[in-house]
Amino acid sequence: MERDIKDNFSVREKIYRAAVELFARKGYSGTTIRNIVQKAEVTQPMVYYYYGNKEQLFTSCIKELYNQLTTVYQKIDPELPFDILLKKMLISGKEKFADFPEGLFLMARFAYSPDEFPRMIDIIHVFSTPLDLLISAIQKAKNKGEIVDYVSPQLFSFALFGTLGFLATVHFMKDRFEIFKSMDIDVSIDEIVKLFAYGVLKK
Amino acid sequence: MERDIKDNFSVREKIYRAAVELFARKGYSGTTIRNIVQKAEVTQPMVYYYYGNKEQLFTSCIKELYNQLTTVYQKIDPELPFDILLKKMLISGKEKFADFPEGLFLMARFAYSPDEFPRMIDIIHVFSTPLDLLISAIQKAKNKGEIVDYVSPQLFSFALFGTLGFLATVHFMKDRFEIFKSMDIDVSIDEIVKLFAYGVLKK
Amino acid sequence: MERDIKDNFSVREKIYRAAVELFARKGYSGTTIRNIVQKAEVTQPMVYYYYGNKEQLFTSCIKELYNQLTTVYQKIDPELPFDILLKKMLISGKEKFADFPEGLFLMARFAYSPDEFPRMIDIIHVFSTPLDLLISAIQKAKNKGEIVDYVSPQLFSFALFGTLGFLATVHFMKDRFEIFKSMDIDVSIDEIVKLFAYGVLKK
Amino acid sequence: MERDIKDNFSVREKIYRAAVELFARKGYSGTTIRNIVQKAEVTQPMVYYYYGNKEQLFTSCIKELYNQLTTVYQKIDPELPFDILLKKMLISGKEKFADFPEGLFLMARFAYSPDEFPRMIDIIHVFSTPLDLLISAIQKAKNKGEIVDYVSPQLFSFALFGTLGFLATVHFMKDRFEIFKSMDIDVSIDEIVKLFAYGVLKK
DNA sequence: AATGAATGAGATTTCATTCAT
DNA sequence: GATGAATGAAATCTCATTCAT
Repeated sequence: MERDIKDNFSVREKIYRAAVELFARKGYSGTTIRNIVQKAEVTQPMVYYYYGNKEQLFTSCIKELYNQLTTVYQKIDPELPFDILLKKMLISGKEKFADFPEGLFLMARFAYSPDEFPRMIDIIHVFSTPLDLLISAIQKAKNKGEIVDYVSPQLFSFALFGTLGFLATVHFMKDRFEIFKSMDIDVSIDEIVKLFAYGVLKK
Repeated sequence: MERDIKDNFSVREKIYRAAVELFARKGYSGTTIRNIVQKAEVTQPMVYYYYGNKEQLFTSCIKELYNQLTTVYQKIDPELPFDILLKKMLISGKEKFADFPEGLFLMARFAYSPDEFPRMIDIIHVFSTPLDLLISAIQKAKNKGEIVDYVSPQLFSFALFGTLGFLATVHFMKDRFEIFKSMDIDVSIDEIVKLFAYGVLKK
Repeated sequence: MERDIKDNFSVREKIYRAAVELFARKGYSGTTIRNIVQKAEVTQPMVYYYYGNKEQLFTSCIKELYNQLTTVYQKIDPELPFDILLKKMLISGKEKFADFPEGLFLMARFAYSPDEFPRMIDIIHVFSTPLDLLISAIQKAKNKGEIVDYVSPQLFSFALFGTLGFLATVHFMKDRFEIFKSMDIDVSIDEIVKLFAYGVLKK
Repeated sequence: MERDIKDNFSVREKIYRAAVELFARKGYSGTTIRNIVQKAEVTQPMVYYYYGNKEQLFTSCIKELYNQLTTVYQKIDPELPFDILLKKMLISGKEKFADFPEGLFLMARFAYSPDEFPRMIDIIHVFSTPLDLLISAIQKAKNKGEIVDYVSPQLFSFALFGTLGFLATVHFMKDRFEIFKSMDIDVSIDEIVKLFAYGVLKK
């Protein structure tokens, strides 16, 4: 007798995963509790039992995801050569969310939607921790003389996060939108590192 | 006798501007017709009179904005040296929307929200024209031997768009979220060009 | 062609009358918006269109009723002999609400349900104005030496209001509860005046 | 080691006391099972274990309270002089509920809320027993020629009950509503007796 | 006797939209 | 062009109640 893989998850986990996926796709307002419970195959009051209300469900998802990302980044040795460090960050982030890429997509989307969630201001700080980790790694590389000083660590990290967020989104859209079909995200980590580390103009 | 600047706009324009601003901030689902008419200081049926319904209002906004961007990009000579070309694109885009930055923010947001708008598939193509212009410019530079070949034009343009979108978002959030206060978007066009054209690692 | 008397009322009035009647019978929490719109024969959103929400509908009803009562009481000359004054108050209150006795019942009920309505504290003051009018009338009679001084104006007015409230309630319950069937409220105003003015003990 | 006084009550008693207090304040519909179990510090199913359902819990409370009142009244000798009898009733009722005044408040409230409880008709009779005791005492006094005959026993008892109910309510509201702060219910039993026995007009 | 988890039904409220004028 | 009034459908959330243990 075949069983759905979902049967392995508790009610709480089912809600979490359905919520992350839907929030990532449709946004906070575009996702209804009914959407979530239908996808999760649970009853409506269970959402309120476990998460209180829609807002708290959303913040729980966001906090959980960003904490996971922060944990992964913190495991990387900040003294590594810069291009190695960069590559490690990309790879470890990718691996961590390999079995649940919706998490990455939601994080990306969250960063681009300043007022979609009514209480954004209460949770925006979770977003700054991984960003700060990257910024201080770049500052360190600058101090060690590894990288040029005409680019600020802040701009660099914003550019990297923007790029990754957009790539995640493109990947997410790939299946359904013809124009993104040709993009292959799987081989591009090396490309990203090269782009950001070495630039594109021939000297 | 002083008059509000809004008095110079027609009802149709008032609705358009209010809609763009709100869609940019709150997203499609997070914006209600009532929000729009309150901000625009018009009555509800006017939206339906001029735009048909909410979906058509949204697509009108998106199409208008992307067409403006495309027009601007098409005016740039694609034979220019790559770093000059890059800088021109950034500057002309910025200037075009200088008096209505919400337009930029909405375009950025739109690109990151694959399923927020129920008929995304009907309008996604407007998004690809400016992207294609950039991709073909890069390809041209590659063909001319200006830039290295280890970076694909596609990745490069995705990275650039992702970066710009994120910067626009950060700018948008700046006033309200402490963590973005220190970022100064006005001086960064040169930095962006340098980052993408020359890379960061010292050779 | 027969028409329901309700057809003469506007939507707003229909809602008001249905709400007063139901709040009087079932209380604030026991009355649902659906109950109200069914009785009023209007659609649900009309309640929100005209009154904002359930709480505001309730406070609107209460304020309207108590203001009517206050207006009636203010028309009575406070210099009248006390038993005449008393009788006038009872009669004018009764007449004012003759065609809409539910209003009286709701006022009575409201006075006995300190926390039934979540924002009681915001509207309790409407209740004190007619009470104060009575208290000061009694004080005046006391000053003029018309009435004994072993009863405080406050207790007297509380007793009178309690009595009237209970009589209104009994009247309200009469039709449905056997035990109140024999009570005839119509002949009792004189009795009430006598009871309060002359007491019951033979001297 | 200090312990909360509540620890002395059984689960059943905890539920009863919490229920009476909440029903008195918020009414039947305004009180939720969750309110009750939170105040009682027990779990939800316990309510159903001990009382069956919310309706039965309510009727249990009402019956218990009115039976206590009836028992108290039955102990008073109906042959006493009327003003003595009256005073005895007031004092003994007050003493009986001295340590649990919420019981008095609930009885008062119950009498003013004809349809708040859906099965009022099933329990309204408990209310008539103490009322009947008073009515027949008055009738007896009338027969003995103690009191005037221009006031019916029924009106008299309604007035007394209305007065007492209102005073109980005022007392209940005292702490929270400024307008009742000055009322002192503790010294007023004598006043009540005088008011009802002797009236207020000087002869 | 007691509990954490679960549920169907229904509560309040808001939505996009339309009608009559 | 423009509006106040109105609506069906669906949103979030809470309710009394029960199940499995």
